[in-house]
Formats: sequence, structure tokens, C-alpha cells
Amino acid sequence: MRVEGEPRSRRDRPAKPALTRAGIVAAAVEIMRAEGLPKVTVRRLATDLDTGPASLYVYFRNTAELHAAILDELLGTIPPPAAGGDWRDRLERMLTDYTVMLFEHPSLARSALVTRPHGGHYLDLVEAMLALLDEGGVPPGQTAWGLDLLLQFGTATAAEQGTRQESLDADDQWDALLDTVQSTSAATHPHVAELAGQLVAGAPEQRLSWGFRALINGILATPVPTS
Amino acid sequence: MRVEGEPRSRRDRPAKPALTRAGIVAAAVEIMRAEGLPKVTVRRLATDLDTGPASLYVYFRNTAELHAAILDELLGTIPPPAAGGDWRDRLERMLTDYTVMLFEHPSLARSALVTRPHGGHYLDLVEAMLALLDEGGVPPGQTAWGLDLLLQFGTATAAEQGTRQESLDADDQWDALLDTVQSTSAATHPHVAELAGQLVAGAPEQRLSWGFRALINGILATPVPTS
DNA sequence: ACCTGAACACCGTTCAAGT
DNA sequence: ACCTGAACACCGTTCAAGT
Repeated sequence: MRVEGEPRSRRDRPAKPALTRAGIVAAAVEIMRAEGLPKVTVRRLATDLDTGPASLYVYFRNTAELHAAILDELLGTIPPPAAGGDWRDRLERMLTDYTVMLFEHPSLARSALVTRPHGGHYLDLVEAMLALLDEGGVPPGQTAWGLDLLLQFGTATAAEQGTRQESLDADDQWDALLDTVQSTSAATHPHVAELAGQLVAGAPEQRLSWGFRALINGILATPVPTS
Repeated sequence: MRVEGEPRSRRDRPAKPALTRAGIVAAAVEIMRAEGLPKVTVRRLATDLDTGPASLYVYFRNTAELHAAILDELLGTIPPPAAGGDWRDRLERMLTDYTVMLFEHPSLARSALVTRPHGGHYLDLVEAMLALLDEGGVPPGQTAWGLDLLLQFGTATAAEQGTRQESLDADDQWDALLDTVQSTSAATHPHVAELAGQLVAGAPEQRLSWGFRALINGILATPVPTS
């Protein structure tokens, strides 16, 4: 029995669960959902898991690997494409789901741009996208290279817009760009001045959708070099 | 006269130049060229400028703003497009120059994805690109939105490939992806298995060039929604 | 207005020592 | 093999006090 005021002994603290890769990832996802990826540091994670930072290096070689594992976890939440309908629409839906998911976690998008995902859920996503491109009759070489183009666009857009959303600073940068564009002299930068309105026009969803469609059209229209 | 072994007095040390925005950026670029952007920290920069870190906050609100200033400096080194010839070729040349420049400084590419550039040299680059798209008869709406697509692709590619090049870790990630793709079972992921070779094929320059051409084709083929 | 030392509140990673 | 405390070598940013 515990005596009031006496520190709990190791014995009657809630049993400290053994460390496992899956357990660490789960704890990391929890912190990320509650406080964002930047709070998922090795030190913070170790504190939550009631251990020292060095212990985590038994399971992850570095922070990048930990982030990759978190990403693959989230990729598992993307629904597979619906069965019928236009392949383009279904492809765009899947890419939008992917992008929106990353949009909530811009720092994860940033890390995905740098560290290539390669987990099981990523493989499933790629398989589904390749199947849709194949269904659309896109030649194999264009399918293979186009896949990267599509995912990269989604990832980069999430990194860009998502960050802008989460940081006040980035808002200021946006305003600064607007100022720059709108105060551009027609004498020195005639094209910028003329297109000023359109450069910043359009809702983000519209631009995202247009981007995916432009990419699909471009992939279809552009043969890869015959090695 | 200095006495041997005696520390120099403030008086006969080389005159400490007054801090200016331009001087700080110049020092930052110097560190970056010699040791890479990750070494360009507020503290390191302050040390090189013989002052304390707090002093730099008089000129830059934060590190992101400092990075943006460095990027604009480098953008000034991109040659303007040649006068004659096919507008597509000249556009691709300019985008390739942009991407190759960022390729040498992947962390700058990463920061450009997140913090929108808005300096004078950036504006010049945008003006030149818009002029080429206009010359090619691309409708204004498609030009405005397509510009982002093209620059984003270059930036993201530089961030991705450049980082892979600079870090040993990223090499391992690449190998891991290769392993994953090549050992993929045809039973569970038939499309990945079938395209395995092509997914990872092609020299980076070929893929970059194909990407730019596919983007240009897609931009030309895809009207923007009429508001 | 510009500049600064010192402090605040953190980081990732490695190492030697334990079990 | 797994786990750990402590150390190493750093970070960005703010604040109160100067000039």
C-alpha cells in the first residue's frame, strides 16, 4: 500500500510498457495530432515514454526515419479509389485526399519531400495510382515518371500552403509578395504588372485541382525518351 | 605598438565594419558557399560578424527572412533568356538554370518551398518567364497559374535530389525504396512489380527535362476555370 | 535607433556503462 | 541485445540595459 505523500515506488507506478517500434510510432502520432510534428522531438518522445532520449536510437537511426514511419502510418488512412467512374476523377480524388491529409501536417509534407517514403501504406498508394493510370491507357514509361510528378505536386503544395496556414510569419511573407506584385511598375516588369490579379487569383482548391488536371494532361501528351 | 603575446586592444584590431543588411547577407552567402546553409545560423553569423546573436534581429525578423534574402541574392546569378529561338527551349533552359542553382543548395530549396521568395531578383525571374509564356501564346490565366507549377517543380526537385546527394542517410533511404520496389510481390502489387524497372529509370537530367516539358504541355492543354 | 550580454528554453546524437 | 544517464555540441529568440 502506498503511504500518502510518499513517492510511488517503481513497483506501483502504472506498468511501464516495453519499448517497441510500433509503440514508439503510436506515441509519436499522438503527440503530432495533439501538438504538431515540430513537438515530436526525440527528447519529448522519450519523456512521454518514460525513458531517456538514447533509448529511441535502438529503434530509429535518426529523426528522419521516425518521421517516415509516422507518415506511413497516416498514409494508411487514405481510402482506396471508388470502383466505377472516370479514371481521371478517381485519380484526382485520391491525390486530393493525399494532399489534404498532408495539409494538416505541413511539416510531415516537408519531410516527405526530402526523405522518400517507402513503407507498406505508401506502396499501396502507389499501386492504386499506377492501376488508375494504366486503366486510362497511359503508356508505361509515362505512368512511371508521371507518378512522381503527381505525388510531388501534392506534397509540395501541402508543404507550402499548410505552412503558410500554420505560421503567422508566413502570412506576412504572403502579404509582402502581394505588395511586391501589386506595386510592380509596368515599366520594368510589364508582364508581372499585367497579370498581377491573376497571379494571386483563385481558391487554393481550384488551383490544386487545376494543377492535377494539367499534370495528367501533360503526362498523357509527353512521351518519355526512348533510352 | 603591440607587445608580443599581449592581447590586441580593441583599438588595433581590424576595424569592425558597421552592420548593414547587405553586409549581413554577404557574410551569410560566404558561409553558405563554404560550408552550406545549415551552418548559416544566427549564432555562427554573429560570431563571424564579431557581435552577439541579438544584434542580427535588428535587420531580420527571423531566420526565414535571412534565408529569403540569401536566395534572392543567388537568383541574381541566373542569366536572362537568350534572345532568339524556340520559346519552349528558352523557358526550359531558364528553369533548368534555376533548378541547378538550387540543386547546389538543397536546404535553400527547402526554405524556398516554405517561404515564398519576393525579392527583386525573383521578380526579374518571374517577369522573364511570363514573357516567354506570353510569347508562346499561352492564355493569361494558364500563364499565371502555370508559372507556380513550373517553379514549384524545379524547387521541389532540387530539394529532393539535392538533399539525397548531400546526405548519406538519404542514400540509404533511396536503397530502401529500391529494395521495396524490386522485392514487391506481383501478387499484391502487380502494377508496381511490372513497372519496377521504369519507376527508378532515367538520369535525373532526363527526368527533369521531361517534367518541364510535360508541365508546359499540360499548362497549354488545360484552361483555368472561368471564375 | 541601434546594439549587446546574458539568459531562457530548448535541440539531435553519441558514449560508456549497465542489465 | 536492449536500455540508460550524462555529456557534447549546439540551436533561435527575447529581454533589460546600454549607447
